[in-house]
Amino acid sequence: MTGLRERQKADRTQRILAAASRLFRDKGYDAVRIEDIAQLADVSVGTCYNYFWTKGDLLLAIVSMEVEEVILAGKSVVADPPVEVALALDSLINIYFGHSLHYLSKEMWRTAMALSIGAPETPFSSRYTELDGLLVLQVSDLLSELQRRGYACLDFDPQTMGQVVFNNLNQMFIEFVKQESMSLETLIAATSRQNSALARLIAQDPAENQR
Amino acid sequence: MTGLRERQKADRTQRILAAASRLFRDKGYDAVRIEDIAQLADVSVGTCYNYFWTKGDLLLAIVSMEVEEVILAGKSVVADPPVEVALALDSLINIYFGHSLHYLSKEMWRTAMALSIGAPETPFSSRYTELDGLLVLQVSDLLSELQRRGYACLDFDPQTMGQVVFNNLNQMFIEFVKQESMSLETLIAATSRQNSALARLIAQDPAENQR
DNA sequence: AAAAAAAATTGAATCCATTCAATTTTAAAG
DNA sequence: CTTTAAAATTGAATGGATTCAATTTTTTTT
Repeated sequence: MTGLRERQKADRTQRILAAASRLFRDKGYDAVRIEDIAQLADVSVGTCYNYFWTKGDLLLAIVSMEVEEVILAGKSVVADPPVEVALALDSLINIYFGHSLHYLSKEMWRTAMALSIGAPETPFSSRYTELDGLLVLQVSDLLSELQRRGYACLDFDPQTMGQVVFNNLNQMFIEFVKQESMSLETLIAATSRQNSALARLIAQDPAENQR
Repeated sequence: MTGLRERQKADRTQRILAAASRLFRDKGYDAVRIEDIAQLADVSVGTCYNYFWTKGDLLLAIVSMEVEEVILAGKSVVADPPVEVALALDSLINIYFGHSLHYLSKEMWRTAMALSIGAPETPFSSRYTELDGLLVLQVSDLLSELQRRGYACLDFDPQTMGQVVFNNLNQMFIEFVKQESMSLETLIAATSRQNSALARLIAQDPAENQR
């Protein structure tokens, strides 16, 4: 069934991804040369380019896998959110930001986000953008769910507000990775404050819940 | 007073900026080589690097000038804002986005924003980030002014909400420059819708104005 | 299983941003 | 107006991402 060629292709992709992942994290994206990745993955430089359009796209492939996991983790919050709007958003924050530096360095995030803007047409840049879209949907779903349960007022369109909330989270995260000295705690605290401000405006007046 | 050296320095800076500006816009940032800029500016490659850290920083210098103008233009809106919160935010949108493509191409914006994230420590990257900070302040000032005049409720902190609004605008602008096919009208319409949603939540109930 | 076709691999060559040691220009000192 | 010191300019050299024509491997055909 799965021919030799197909198997080798999968193998090589994995080896290249693993090598790049390790090296980017250990030595830093800029300091790693394609030649280093090729050597560690036991392929030639040319082969790396057969599998990934550019060095940057290779990074984006790695980062995208991380974002996929985050989206998966976020589903549990949407499925069963805290009652308070502010708490619900905080839960999402914690999932989105909480593990951001486990496998990726700030430099990797910076570079990946920069590439997704500066070179948006590569395969994994598109993928990254697509994942951002899914994150917007997830936030929207959460807001929608909060409305459905009567925890949030019905005065707003969850899609629109979901995008606003996500755009804010994303921009805050960008500022976080831009400043090497900024701690995760500071990021989470600042974002939580902003979400609380929004939450106050869209939270359901408890009295309204009586009807 | 102004020594020869000082005058030449200013001259050369201007020539380099003018040459780069023209070439980036005409041929596209990526297609322009430092050698081309040096030739048109009538200096050597090395001199370009004496004035600007990198090709990217040269671009950021150009883009920063544009942002400075936008901030200046924004002051008039803050000084005398429309009565409706939504309209006030729309005015700001129009100023911020309206002329964005007059002197700069989408590619230039994309590259500049990418650089400000990916290489945040260069002189003009810092400058660009600083200008973003001023834009946040400007939006905050507008909200504050709207509160002062009783057009907006007092239930929110203008600083916090100003940052949220700006972060959203910025992220929307990023999406705009990422998609070569997206029109300015589409961007403005989408952003206006989001601002309206926020405006509805923070607008002063007219009845409250009676006291 | 040999031959032909298709797909992948390879590493040397190319292209450009960036660097740097040598040279030239300007300012300061005598 | 020399001499000396400081600042700037210069373009050839460096380094690394990317490309590409030649070669090798795998698959398909006969």
